[in-house]
Amino acid sequence: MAYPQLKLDNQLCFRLYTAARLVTSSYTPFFKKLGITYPQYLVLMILWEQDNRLVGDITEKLKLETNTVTPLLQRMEKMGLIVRQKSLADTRQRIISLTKKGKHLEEEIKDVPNCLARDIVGKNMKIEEMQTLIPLLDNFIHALSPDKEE
Amino acid sequence: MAYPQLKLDNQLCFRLYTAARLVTSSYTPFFKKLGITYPQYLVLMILWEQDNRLVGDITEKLKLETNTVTPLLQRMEKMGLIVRQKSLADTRQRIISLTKKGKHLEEEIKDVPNCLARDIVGKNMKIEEMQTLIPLLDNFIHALSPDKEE
DNA sequence: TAAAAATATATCGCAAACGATATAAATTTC
DNA sequence: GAAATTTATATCGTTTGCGATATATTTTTA
Repeated sequence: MAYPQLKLDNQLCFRLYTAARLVTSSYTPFFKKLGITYPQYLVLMILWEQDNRLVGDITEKLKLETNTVTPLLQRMEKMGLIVRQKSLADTRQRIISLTKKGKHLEEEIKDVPNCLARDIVGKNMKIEEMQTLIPLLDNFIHALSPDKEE
Repeated sequence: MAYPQLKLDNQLCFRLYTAARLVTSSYTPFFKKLGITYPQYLVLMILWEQDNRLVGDITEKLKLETNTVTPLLQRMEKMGLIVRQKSLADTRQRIISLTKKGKHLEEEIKDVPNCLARDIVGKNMKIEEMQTLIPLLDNFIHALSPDKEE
């Protein structure tokens, strides 16, 4: 124990890593019935909010690169959740649109977030604690985001 | 926007997912020189704290399953960071031990966590905010951890 | 307007995560 | 003490995440 900063228990990073894995996997039982994954759900949420987006819109919202998002979208197209059409104005672009199937999932999923939140509140975690977490994480994310507009 | 709970911006989960990715990737430039990855670093930290551990100790500390940890350890063995010896007392078990190379990395990495923390504090994030995050995340993780001892 | 630079997206390869299942050895039960 | 159960770890297949690089267009520049 020469270096306390090298202990898991002293590290914020390990907690984030673990919390993210656990909360994501708490969604899994709900998604399993619907045949989707957590990142696919993220894409769906973006499109439910506004349909017919460019790949670049989605990468920006998710703070992911195209090398992650393109294959994700390709799988989602193969599953029949979205279509990826070339833009006529600029053929480099792809317009991502929900299919009927993709739209329909919104209704099936809409209660899941609140359901999970209630579940967590039923254990150790208070609602106020969750609400405290949000702005702290936003600051943290902002501090770590690559500088774009300064 | 019929369902506000289905917006990325209203979700704690997406923030955790993003924060975890960003903080992990902020380690990458340091690890790259040393040829390791973030999960490998986690294993090394566990072993620096106490060497000669069982696979099960490591899965428990990391809250990961053997199907993630075993291949991780196999890669680390191939890289010469650890050795995986069968236990004589119980041949089902594997004892994971640091090699000289694995031990040596501790010195090379010891300043990285504080260096990154300083970096983050240099931006939007205050030290007190980071210290507030820790117990909140611990509660959250505890609430989401599969019940073992109740 | 042809060449150079920038932009949007895609491909490749590898390391993680994880569900499902397998194997092998130890422990318990009958 | 043989069979059943449990325990410890491993293997397989799929999706993600990401660095590096490629491709195809569009825009800028000379």
